[in-house]
Amino acid sequence: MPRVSEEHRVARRQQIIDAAHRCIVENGFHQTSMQDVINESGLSAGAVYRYFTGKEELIRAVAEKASVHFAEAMAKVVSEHPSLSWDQALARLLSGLMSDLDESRAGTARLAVQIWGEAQRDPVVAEAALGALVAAQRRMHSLVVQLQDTGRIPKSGDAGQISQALLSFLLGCIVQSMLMEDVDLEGLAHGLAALPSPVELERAGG
Amino acid sequence: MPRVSEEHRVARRQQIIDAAHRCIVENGFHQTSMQDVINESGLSAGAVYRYFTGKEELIRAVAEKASVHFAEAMAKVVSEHPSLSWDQALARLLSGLMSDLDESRAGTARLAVQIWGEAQRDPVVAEAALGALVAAQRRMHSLVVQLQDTGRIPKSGDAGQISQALLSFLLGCIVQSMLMEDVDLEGLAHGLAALPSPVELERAGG
Amino acid sequence: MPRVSEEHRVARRQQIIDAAHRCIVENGFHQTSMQDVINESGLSAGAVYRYFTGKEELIRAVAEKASVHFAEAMAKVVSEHPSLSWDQALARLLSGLMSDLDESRAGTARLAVQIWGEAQRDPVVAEAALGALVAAQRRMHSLVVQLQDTGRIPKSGDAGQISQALLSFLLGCIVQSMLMEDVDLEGLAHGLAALPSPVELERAGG
Amino acid sequence: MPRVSEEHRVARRQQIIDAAHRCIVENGFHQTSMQDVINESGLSAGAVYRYFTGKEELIRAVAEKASVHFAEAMAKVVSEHPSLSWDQALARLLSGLMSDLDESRAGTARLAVQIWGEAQRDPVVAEAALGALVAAQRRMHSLVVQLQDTGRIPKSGDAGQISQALLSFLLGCIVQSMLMEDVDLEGLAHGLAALPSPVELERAGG
DNA sequence: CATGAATGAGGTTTCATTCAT
DNA sequence: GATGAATGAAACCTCATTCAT
Repeated sequence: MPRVSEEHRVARRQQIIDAAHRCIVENGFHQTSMQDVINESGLSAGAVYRYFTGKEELIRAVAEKASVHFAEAMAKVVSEHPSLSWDQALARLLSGLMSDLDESRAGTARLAVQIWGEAQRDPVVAEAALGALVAAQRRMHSLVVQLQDTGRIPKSGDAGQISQALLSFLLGCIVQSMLMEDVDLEGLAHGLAALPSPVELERAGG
Repeated sequence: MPRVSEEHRVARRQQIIDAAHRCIVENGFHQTSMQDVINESGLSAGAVYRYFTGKEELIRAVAEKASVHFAEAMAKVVSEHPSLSWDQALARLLSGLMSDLDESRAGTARLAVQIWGEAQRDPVVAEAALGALVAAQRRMHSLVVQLQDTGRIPKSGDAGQISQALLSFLLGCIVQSMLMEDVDLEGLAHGLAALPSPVELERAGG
Repeated sequence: MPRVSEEHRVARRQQIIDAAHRCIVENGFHQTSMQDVINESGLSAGAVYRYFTGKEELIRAVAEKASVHFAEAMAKVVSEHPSLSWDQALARLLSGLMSDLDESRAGTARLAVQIWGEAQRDPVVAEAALGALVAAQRRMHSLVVQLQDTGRIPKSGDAGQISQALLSFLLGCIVQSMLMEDVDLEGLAHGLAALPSPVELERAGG
Repeated sequence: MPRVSEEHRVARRQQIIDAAHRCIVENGFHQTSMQDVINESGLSAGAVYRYFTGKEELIRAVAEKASVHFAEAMAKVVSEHPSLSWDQALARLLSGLMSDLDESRAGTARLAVQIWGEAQRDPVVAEAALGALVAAQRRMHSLVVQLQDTGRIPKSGDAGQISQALLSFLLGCIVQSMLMEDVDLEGLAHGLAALPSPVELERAGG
């Protein structure tokens, strides 16, 4: 199959990344052997090594793809619903992250945790993961500012800190949804919204 | 009467678990070889296999130890400061989790992420991780109820949902502190406290 | 009438052999991959396999080419200077072998050693190498006879044995020049000429 | 089999080196797979890799052992027969090198050529090979001086050049004996001794 | 009981060769 | 004819585990 289009090459790469993605969601980075990926992809060992120099590069490609996907999903969720109220926005963020991101919310969460684990060892994966987080935070920063500007939430809070706290909460939801079956995402959103705010605390004399 | 005393046995087990802990924090579960643990522990291969049937059992022991540690640290943090205000309690939870748990906050976060990754594959590890989360949530539930009872936060919110949201936030902080250098934990706490509450939102007409 | 002419075929073959030659001088037979040869030749894999059935045939072609080259260089050296004295002839043989054979003496010596190594395994390569040696010895035999006939060296020695000894000496020079930087070829020639001869030994009472 | 003596470790190493030696003589360095060595040694893969970090180290060990062996054999040959005449010494050197060195002269020559080939790529092997040559030359230098001092050969020749020429001759004999069946070593020695010397050449008017 | 040398299945990767385009 | 992507056997090496001493 010579004289192959750039298109074909990209498709093949994606085919391998997808196969690796499936394996890794199922078994984790280091429990997935190259043979697993080779079998899952339907290609031969040689073919896989034509597109990736080794397992490390393949892991990085999967991590980067997932990170980009995460950031894009976050952007989409945040931008597509400009007029939501605060708790609607929260709920949308959560359900969007968990289900829009991937057909199966489990897959997303599982892969995310794998990537974080790998980030401890591979700086390239760490950078990809961090990039996704930073992009996500920026989006949420915009959202918070927008909500503040339109009076839907008070302007007293620091948008940077709020958006980072929000990010932590979302990441934590990912972890929880991975460890527990049937996490009540809506309940989580309500729980977050029900947290006391400074204004209230002052009023309560806290 | 057992030979070298039960005490000795437990001490040896702990010695091995500690060695494994250090290796895993450094390199992750699957990049840590049994030889690494053997070297780090200062024992022989045979000795390690006398106390653990294999790598799986050792991983489980490390995960369980860490989970218990996590739950205990959480209990301590929550119970030791019964009269704190809401934002003091938040800040205390965060700093307590991150530094009391372990000499190095990095180590704690890294091991946690490793355990979550392993939980995807090993039900025993999953149960340990889940147990720690459930225990932590219970503690926070108590805290929330206590704060509500003493009027330090409003009683309108569902304590279960609030405590779970709080847990998500804390888990997310662990993830963030692992991926970013010098996460501003206090800023995160402020950010969370600055989130709008339902009362405010109603007032704002959201 | 053949398609692109026999001439073209031969030129292509030579192009590939030359590429392989360069690779092998650089990296040896078995450290040179077909891909190396393919890249060095500027052709495609398919093209190389159109001209050679496989690596073995290519190796044989390189070995045969080099062997023929060696024999021709020897012939040229021996025949071009019919009236040299013994030590002039010796020096001419050495320098001719080492520099006329190839632009770089290192390349010649390196390839020769590779061929000898391969001759242990491949009878075709062995035959090529042996053929070159036999041809070289025949040339030297003629030289020795010629020198004896013209009285430039004594007729007492057996021309066959002398020429074979001479060949051994030359082969050894190749090996030495490969292992040592800056071998003093002239010194070697002097050394050989300074070896005692039977006549002297008798005279010395040996 | 724990608590093993140093002796045992050295023996095991030697066992592996010997197995590798046999494989390499038979098939060359790069046609010998680690599996071949493993099978030939009667050990397991893990055992071999306990004693050698990889194929390269094993190749080096074989090359070094052979080089030391070569130098020792040369020393022995030269020193054991202090009162030989020139042509007796020559014949003794040749037959000693070829048969004393190894039970099979073929093996010695074949391995030598392999080492020279490998020396082109591995500096450690090159150093071992060069070391053996330098040691050999020193021995022959002593021999030449001794022969000159006792009047068995003329003092006119430069001992350094003579010994180096002698070395070249011997190396060439190794090559020839590898490429040709039944090389007449005695004939070669006669041939060398029959080469014209300067004295004769002058007399002949060359 | 402790030791650590030995095992060998299985992991990652390479590379000579083929064949659809 | 030419191309170069694809193949897959086989190479090198690791590592969890065992067991003779």
